[in-house]
Amino acid sequence: MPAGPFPPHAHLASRATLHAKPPPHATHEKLLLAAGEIFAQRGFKDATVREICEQADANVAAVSYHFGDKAGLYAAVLEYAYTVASERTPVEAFFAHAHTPEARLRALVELMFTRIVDDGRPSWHGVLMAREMVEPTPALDRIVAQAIAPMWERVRAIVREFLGERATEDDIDMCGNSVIGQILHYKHARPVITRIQSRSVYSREQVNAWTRHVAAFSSAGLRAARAEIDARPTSTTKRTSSAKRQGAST
Amino acid sequence: MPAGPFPPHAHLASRATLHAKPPPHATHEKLLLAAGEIFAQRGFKDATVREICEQADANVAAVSYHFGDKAGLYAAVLEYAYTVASERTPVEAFFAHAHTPEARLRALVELMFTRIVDDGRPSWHGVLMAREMVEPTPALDRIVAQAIAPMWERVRAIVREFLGERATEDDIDMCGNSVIGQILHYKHARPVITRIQSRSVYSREQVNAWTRHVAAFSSAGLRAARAEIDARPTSTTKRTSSAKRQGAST
DNA sequence: GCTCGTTTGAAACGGTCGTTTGACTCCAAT
DNA sequence: ATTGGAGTCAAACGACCGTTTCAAACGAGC
Repeated sequence: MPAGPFPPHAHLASRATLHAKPPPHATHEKLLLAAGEIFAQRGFKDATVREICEQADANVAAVSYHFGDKAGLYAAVLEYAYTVASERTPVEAFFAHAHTPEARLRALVELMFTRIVDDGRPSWHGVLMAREMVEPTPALDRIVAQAIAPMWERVRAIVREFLGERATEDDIDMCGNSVIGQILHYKHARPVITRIQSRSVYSREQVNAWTRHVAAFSSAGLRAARAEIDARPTSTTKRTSSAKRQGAST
Repeated sequence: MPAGPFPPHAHLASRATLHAKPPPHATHEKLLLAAGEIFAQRGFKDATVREICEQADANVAAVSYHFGDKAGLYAAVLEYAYTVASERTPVEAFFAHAHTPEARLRALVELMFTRIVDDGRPSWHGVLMAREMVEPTPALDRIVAQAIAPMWERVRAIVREFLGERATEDDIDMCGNSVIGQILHYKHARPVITRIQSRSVYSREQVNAWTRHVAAFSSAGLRAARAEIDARPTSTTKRTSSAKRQGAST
């Protein structure tokens, strides 16, 4: 246990019970910022509290005092990054003027690209989430419930618009995976992409080009998927296996 | 330095000079197999030589003796995994009966899915490569040159068939990214997919369904990309190539 | 000025990591 | 029988990790 009988990180247990005392102390916030940057760079396991505290001009004991332990600091960073990302990249702004399915798809692609390949500044929320996908920590369940699941429902809603009423849950999932898989690829495979595709520099203009491409590519894929779904024989009960005549257009 | 004056791992420097003496000793091979499995599970940094040696029924000093150090063992595992994967999943077999662009695309998707979500047995080559994409080690340059770049050229060749002569290098790269991004997503985002899409169990049948979907989705996306490319205004120099007025419906 | 809860600081603790040590076994060649 | 290199083993080394300790510094209320 830390020094004080009621250390600040005990607020994790009793959040809103105490009369509005979120600790806005300097060290607390400096640790949050430094930890966010280094966790995003190295991941939870490879990041060391010594490097975080060095960058925050704080003592190593400060992590234990303010956040309990390294995992508590990580959870606080995720919480902080989520609120910051929600404020800086509000979802409504991206979908405000999107009145057609194509426009909503385009807005979704742009939103995800913005959140994920946006470097610098306290915007490592997308980076931390992308890391959690690949090497999950015990905090993944909370992240999924808080951030990923709502976004995924939004993806599914847009995909459903394209696929129509006869689409199965598997159809929607696979098409949603195709859309966001294209986007996340630029994040996950970045070390390889920069080595193989020398023209890609992850600049603002390049990301805009990727956005246009992914939106157009996905739109065509979704329309083709709907055509195939509508061509399926209407069965009395639900059939998962596609044992039907594949009269492909080619 | 290890015990012997000419330890086995010196073969890294002088490969083919000595008259055909690859050490086929039991410990050497057991270490390779155990290390491949554990490196694929935990990644290079999180894998410990103690766990590897325990699984291989070998002493911790065996790593230093046979491979120099942990990085040398990792490099040997990559080399071994590459040859095993090339033998077990020969590229030619997948493209043998693919005589149309659609068939070649389908074969490519099937090949990559097979190599990447294929669990168990000494087939962790795709798993190790997927890991290197996300958290690269100093071995990434060699992997790119040896395995990824050739596969990427194959992807580009297939994409080029779809896009036609007027496609730019950026067109080909973006479309190639869209195809393999869909596939790799099922590998990279597996922890999230299994939590959100409860129907996905990564079974053989499920992977087959993903293969069919990604091939169809990509085929439609590529055809749409070609239509958009062909509808682009031709440059001032040359306009002979029959700019067919494809209905560029956006 | 004193008190007491809050926050910081240098140092150390216990643990795990990759790697090394040096004695040991085995076995083919002398 | 002896030699000497190849390979194995338990044990230890040094480095780094997260975390803890405890004294010192701080700052508002009396």
